[in-house]
Amino acid sequence: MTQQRIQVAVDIVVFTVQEQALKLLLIQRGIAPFKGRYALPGGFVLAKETLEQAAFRELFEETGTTDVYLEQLYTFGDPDRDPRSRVVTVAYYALVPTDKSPLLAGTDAAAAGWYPVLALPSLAFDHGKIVEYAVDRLRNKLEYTNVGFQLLPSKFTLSALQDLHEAILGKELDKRNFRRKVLGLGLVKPSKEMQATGRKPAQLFSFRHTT
Amino acid sequence: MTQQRIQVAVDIVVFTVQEQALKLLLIQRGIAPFKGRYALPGGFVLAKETLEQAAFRELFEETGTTDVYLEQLYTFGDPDRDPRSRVVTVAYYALVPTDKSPLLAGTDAAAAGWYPVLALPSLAFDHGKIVEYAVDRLRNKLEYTNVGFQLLPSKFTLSALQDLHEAILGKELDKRNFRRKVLGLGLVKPSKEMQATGRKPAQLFSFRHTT
DNA sequence: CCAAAAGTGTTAGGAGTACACCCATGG
DNA sequence: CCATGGGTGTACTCCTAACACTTTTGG
Repeated sequence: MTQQRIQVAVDIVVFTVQEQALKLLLIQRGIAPFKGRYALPGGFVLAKETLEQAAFRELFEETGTTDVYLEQLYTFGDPDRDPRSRVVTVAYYALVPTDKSPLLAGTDAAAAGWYPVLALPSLAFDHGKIVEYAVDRLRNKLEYTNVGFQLLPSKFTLSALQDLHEAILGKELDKRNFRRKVLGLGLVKPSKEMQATGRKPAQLFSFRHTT
Repeated sequence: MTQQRIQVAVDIVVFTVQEQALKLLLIQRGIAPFKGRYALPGGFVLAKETLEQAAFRELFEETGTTDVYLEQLYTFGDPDRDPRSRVVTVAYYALVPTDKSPLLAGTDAAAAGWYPVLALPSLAFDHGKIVEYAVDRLRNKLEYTNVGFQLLPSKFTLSALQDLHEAILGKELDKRNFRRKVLGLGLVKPSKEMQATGRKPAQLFSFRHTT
């Protein structure tokens, strides 16, 4: 019994934060099927690359950045998820820091953009399901790890970090409890610098690299 | 740029518990590469089945059981993980209840068997890595869900449940705290029956289905 | 009667949550 | 001087973890 041809792709849910909202990268499709609909960036895996390398490559082609956190999410392989042929896609999610979320002046610039997770257009293929899965994972991960830092510039205020958590979790957090917890975990270290953004200047912190 | 042929397989880490030890199903390979080495059950995905169906099918072919918990684990796709050709494998793990872990009188019976996780032989391909990943996941899952029940017969004593947890986590648990927690979570309901196994008879419980 | 597993409460420490006011600055 | 966001402490609850003895049965 020989195996029918199955193609292997990667799709990436690229998150960033802009204007206190969690957003992700979508590309408007220029060709059928789903012409004109929005889809996740992605593409086929090449012969000599790992799955992760394929994801990084696609990500770089779309955004120009390489400094991102990337993690495998789940593999979607229903026989009819792509109407053209059988495609199994390994989904990844990526976190790109606010100050590096590019404006995409590259190749497909016109067709690509950041869309707030809370107001997404309807997506091509099963990409809606993939996004849902990714948002869930990100929320869970945030509860018990430090992934959040991957979305901020290297120096940030605690208020910015809190805004980020609130944007991702979709709920408000108590300022004092949040600060105590973050500082108590020791994942963050204070810098001498201040940021004069609001009224009263705020202290800047940086992520303490522990590995 | 066309994509080179990539094959898609599923591999399954099938867990069970026998004699208070966590074990998994391995099959001794009859052909090269890795002839004579042990490997996880698995095989190629067919044209018209989902990934999960493929995993269930393979599992049934090896064990004859269908009454199992099955969950996707991770997808492994390094270009050289199979020396013959490029194979991307979607790994699943399965939990089969103690009283249903079959003795494998089927086709490849001679070559298949249950091996304790704590004393595994060296495995073919990257299956060692897959197993490691599966054990980690199972341990994590156990901490905050009820997967444990999937490994026990429908009626069980609390001591059996505790032994199971200890076998998976690899550490001893306090009896009183364990019982309080399990009962407090309300995931388990007492039955009227008693089991006369040890010295003093023990009360039997069953998993409370909540979905 | 003895070995072996079943069963049962209390206490102390840590984590999470709720809650309100003063401070520094720019306009 | 006032509006805006920055910054701080305390009390209560709940979960976790540590810890030892009595009960029931089979042999």
